[in-house]
Amino acid sequence: MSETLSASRCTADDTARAPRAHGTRRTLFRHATGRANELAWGLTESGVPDVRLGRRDTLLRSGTRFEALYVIRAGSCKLVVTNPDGEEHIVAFCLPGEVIGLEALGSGVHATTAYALEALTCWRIAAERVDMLLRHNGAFARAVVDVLSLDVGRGLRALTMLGTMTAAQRLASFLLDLAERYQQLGFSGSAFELRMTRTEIGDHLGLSTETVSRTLSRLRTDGLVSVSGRSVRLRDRTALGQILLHGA
Amino acid sequence: MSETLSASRCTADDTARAPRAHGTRRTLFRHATGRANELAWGLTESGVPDVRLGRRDTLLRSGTRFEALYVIRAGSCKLVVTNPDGEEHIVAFCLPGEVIGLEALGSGVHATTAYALEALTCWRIAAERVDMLLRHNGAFARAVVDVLSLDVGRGLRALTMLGTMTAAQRLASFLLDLAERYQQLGFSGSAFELRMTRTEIGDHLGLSTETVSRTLSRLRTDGLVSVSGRSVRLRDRTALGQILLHGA
DNA sequence: CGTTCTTTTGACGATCATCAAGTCCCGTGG
DNA sequence: CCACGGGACTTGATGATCGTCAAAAGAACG
Repeated sequence: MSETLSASRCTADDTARAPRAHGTRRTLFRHATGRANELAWGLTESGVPDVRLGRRDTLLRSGTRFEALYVIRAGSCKLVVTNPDGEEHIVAFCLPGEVIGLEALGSGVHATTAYALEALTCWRIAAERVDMLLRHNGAFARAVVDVLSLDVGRGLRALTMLGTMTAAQRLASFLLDLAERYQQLGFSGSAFELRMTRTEIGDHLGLSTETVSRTLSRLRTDGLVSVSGRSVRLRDRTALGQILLHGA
Repeated sequence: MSETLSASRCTADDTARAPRAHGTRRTLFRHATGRANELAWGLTESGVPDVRLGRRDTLLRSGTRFEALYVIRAGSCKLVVTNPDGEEHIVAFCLPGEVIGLEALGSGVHATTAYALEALTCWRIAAERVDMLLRHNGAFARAVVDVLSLDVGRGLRALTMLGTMTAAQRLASFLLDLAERYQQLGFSGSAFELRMTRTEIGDHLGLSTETVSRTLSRLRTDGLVSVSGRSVRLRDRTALGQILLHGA
């Protein structure tokens, strides 16, 4: 695998590598996703990959009954919560290997809508199968509990910082998180394509489109990153980490 | 149960009533807690209530190995995440009936430190017992998964709003959430004692102490609440809901 | 090749953090 | 019982950050 990463190459690669569980990290927003490795279980027996979607297609819709879990094989998607006013907020971007739909296990109803950001391939684990495995397979149940528990922990860290972080901190957090996730997938952690627009990043981080753009420009003139459209190269990850910890 | 609620009465009452599961709510910060009713299971057999703490005592410490889950019988506590700089952020306030420590199931290490805000009594479910129940008791596993899943869903809604809410919205959210939780416990939802300082509220909501104070004053002069020290009375919950949805 | 979406940059104003000063509340010890 | 001290709370003034409005350049797509 080459060190540089073009959008097409990443998208074309359809194997979700089993990522290792990771320790405490200081970045945001891995929410409601979770990793597939512990769940490989439910998949090995289920056989064929299932769902194929195109850009802007809907994988599942908030408010609908829980019918299946999905594990991303290739592509990426965004998880959106719509509030009563109709405003949309992006609560997570999901990459290959991540599990979608776990948040619906408790209520039986999906809390988020998942839109494909590009061509998307997913495994599907039907609800009945999830139920059955949870009841009769202690190891599977434990795996699900672990994934959920890790998600809650990540959410705690996210909440910790969201109220108080500056725009630069949020972007540093966002970029470092993406870098680490790509790296765990076997791609370069220092150069990658963003799959989402500036507006979507802003929706995710609680910033306006303009602030996202301005802050990225500032990081670029400061020499911390190279940005050209959706292509990003992290030039000084240590400095980004410093921004994350100690502010702009 | 009288409609008014003094601090002493609430504290003295040592029965965690089984609260019903609730539907979608628009308020923040029920994170990493979860409700006891589904877990009554692990308790009925375990017998005696266990831990008793005083104000400022530590129930469990972030970074330590997971040794037990705790369910609050009486009193309240705060969950704190400490970042590498030593800054503390309060990620949740927990009331009777809520479960503490679930976020450590996955990693085996606690992500938060729990400090008692007042006299605190908890049930304790030892880790081995949790393990055993998860493995051999499908209903228990399912209950844990449900509680965690609901927590993740709440976390998603919290993340949705945290980045974009104004000070007034955050406080409205905070007060309405507390009101609903007290009501579910059988206390008044319109008049209650705050158990935490203004500074702690600010730490929780991502606001400065001064802004918390100023915003409460503004809500008071607008006739939405009565505030006198730690005593709060919500005079117009509908208007508070409007602030939460549509801003100041 | 034009239309539309995305991105960038500038100017201005609102919100909120910070600094500062003063008041209230509560526990402690005289 | 009262005086003292320290923390909690309130209120004001000022400045920084970031959202909004606006305009224009660039990229994608039919």
